[in-house]
Amino acid sequence: MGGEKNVGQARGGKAKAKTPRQRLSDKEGGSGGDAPRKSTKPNKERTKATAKSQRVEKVKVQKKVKAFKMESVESFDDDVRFNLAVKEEPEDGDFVPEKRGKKRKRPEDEPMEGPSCSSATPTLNRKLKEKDEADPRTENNTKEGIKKEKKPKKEEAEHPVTTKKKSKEEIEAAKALKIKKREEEEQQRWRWWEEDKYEDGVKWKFLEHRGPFFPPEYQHLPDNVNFYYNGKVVKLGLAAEEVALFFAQMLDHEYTTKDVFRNNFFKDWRKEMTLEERVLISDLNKCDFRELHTMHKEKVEARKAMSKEEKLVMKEANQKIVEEYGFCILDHHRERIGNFKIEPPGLFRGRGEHPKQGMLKKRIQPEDVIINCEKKSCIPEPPAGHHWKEVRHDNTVTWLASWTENVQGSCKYVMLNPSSKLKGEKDWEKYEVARRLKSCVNGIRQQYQQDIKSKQMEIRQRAVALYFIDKLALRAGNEKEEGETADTVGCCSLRVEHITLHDLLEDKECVVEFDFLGKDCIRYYNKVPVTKRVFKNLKLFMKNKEPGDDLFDRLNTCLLNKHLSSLLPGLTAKVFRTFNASITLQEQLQQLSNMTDKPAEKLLSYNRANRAVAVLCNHQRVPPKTFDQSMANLQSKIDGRREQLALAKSELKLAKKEVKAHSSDSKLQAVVERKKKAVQRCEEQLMKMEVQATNREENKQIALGTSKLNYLDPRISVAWCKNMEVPLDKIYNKSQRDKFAWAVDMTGADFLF
DNA sequence: CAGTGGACTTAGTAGTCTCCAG
DNA sequence: CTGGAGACTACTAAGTCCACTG
Repeated sequence: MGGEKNVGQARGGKAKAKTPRQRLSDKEGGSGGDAPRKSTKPNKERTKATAKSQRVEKVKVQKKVKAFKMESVESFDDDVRFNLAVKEEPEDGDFVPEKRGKKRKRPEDEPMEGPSCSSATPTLNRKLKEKDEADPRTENNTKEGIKKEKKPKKEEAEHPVTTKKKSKEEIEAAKALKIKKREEEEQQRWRWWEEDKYEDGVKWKFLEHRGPFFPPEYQHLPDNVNFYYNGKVVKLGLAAEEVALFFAQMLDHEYTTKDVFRNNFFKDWRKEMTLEERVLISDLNKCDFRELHTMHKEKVEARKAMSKEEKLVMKEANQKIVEEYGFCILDHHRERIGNFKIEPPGLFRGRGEHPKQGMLKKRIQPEDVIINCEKKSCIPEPPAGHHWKEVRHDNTVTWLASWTENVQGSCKYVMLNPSSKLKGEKDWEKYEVARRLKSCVNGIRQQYQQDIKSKQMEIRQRAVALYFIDKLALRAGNEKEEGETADTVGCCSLRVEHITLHDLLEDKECVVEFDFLGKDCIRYYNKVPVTKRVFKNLKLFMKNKEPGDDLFDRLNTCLLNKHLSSLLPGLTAKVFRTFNASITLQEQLQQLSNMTDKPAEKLLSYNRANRAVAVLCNHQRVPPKTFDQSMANLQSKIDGRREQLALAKSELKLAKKEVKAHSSDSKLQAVVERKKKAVQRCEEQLMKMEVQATNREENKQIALGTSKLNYLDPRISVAWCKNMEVPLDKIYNKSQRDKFAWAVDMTGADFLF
């Protein structure tokens, strides 16, 4: 069923159906992305066929290139005197400034506790217990912020007699408690950044955990809920029924109308059926899931309508699971696990035109799961009647459990929370590499400018690609297996059809128009003026190629990264994104913010700087469903204020007239003052709302979170907060502060990226 | 030495929670 | 007190990069 179709869908399909997201970005751009891909070859064979033919063609091209070079190399010569001694530049030395200061002795050097499973409680539980006793607020270790703040309110509710004054006191007390808690938490925090690093490759010396948490087993539908085939009730077996419910739950979603999705689903669903079911059910269009769908909707409604008490019970039950499964012991410290729950079964929802959308994501059994932990730790127990696929003791990796997912055949891992040492250390390292790049980026830039003139095609292509990666913060662009994923590209995998060259566009010379789908099928659309040399080279790279051919046919990420790491150890394509993002933030903050600004203005500047980075990195989002509505609401509010303002103004005028008439009346004078103030207030409020409106409009399609979390060196933000006397929690919420604890702790006002 | 897959980072969405204006 | 809007979290897909393999 339809399998063949899907293959075609992979690339060709892109032009047809558009995701809401694509549609969203269409309006800003030209029509370039919509042009159907005119590949001359059937898609499936394309990669390999073209790869080969390209190689043959390369020889041809090379010859042409040579000819081209002969005539054009001179015209490329440039003013810049290139400094080729990039590699020798020794500045990396300065860039390990905050070397771990005091070098505490790490507790791991002490003898490790032996296995204790057999005796009484497992070590993990015991340790957690100890912690609990020592720490009166553990109960909210996970939902800290929320619970903490909620608590005082709850208490308030319990004593409704309290007067206004008393509640004020209580609020004060709650505040004090909060501060105390925060301090305590701070004290308890593992300051791993003050410790020595382990030898190469070793990630931990002790690791103990409870294993992953499995979702509940499927329960049969109630008798009164029926599935119909061809108008007749059909009682499905457990397996087929479960999968049917997955589909029924999604009936409201656009997904279920797409052919690819439906075909994939139906094919996989039939595999779950018994023989009779399979014989009977041969056409998805004859299936009626409406009763299942209704039941599901009712369940969702019921959950929403639950009383406060019921919700609390649910919450506590969840909390218990988190307490039990959500933490591990890593080198004597209790660390939070990021994703301790096994992904429940369901229908695969890829992004964009994914050829595998709708396929069944199977239920993971303990028999599929590999456990990783310390040999001497208490090995997690598999659920009753089950066993693990394997128990491993590999301390060169950071995962606690892993399994292979059936749709794409890739590995899934249980790993630690971003606030953990393992993640934090890696993050810190990432920014240090980016800072090292800062110190030699000029040399590298000069070199690739030089390389653009190289006689070797691969070097030229590499140079132009690097130019894009550096200037536009494009992703590296690994090759992908065709038909396995949606058709998206990055820098190295750009195809001829993704760029359009304009000798002159909107008064600018040498403009390259990019239009392609990047990671997550987010459209990248940009018109960029480039140097003459880059422009000429692009023309050359595109010569004699089909729209579907690779732009950089001699280049891949592997080659590029090999070259980069020869310039600076640890340098890869993605470092440029990190570096450019962070340096942009720092520069923007410097430009936009002033010490004399009001707090709100400072925050606005920060958000603007953040936004500049998000735009650079092309971090988009779908505007909230309610966006237009809420915008309209705000607008009507603004209009209302305007009217109010006009009214206030005319009243002021009137009052002034009165004063003129009876000049000495002090009462009237006071009225004028009052009216004046009213006008002022009105004006201020109006302005505030207008700022809010522009701010919201500017943020409509831009997601700030991704860059904040992954690209901006937190030390820049911490230093800025210190300089500007802005409280850190205006910038970072609780989990962000936890993630960046290392930066918060080590950064002074004088930090420079 | 290309191809593959493992390990880890980066990504947007959906759902839930909180807060504040009316 | 309510509902709307925004903040925050959980989830999991989709990238990058590297080391291993045959």
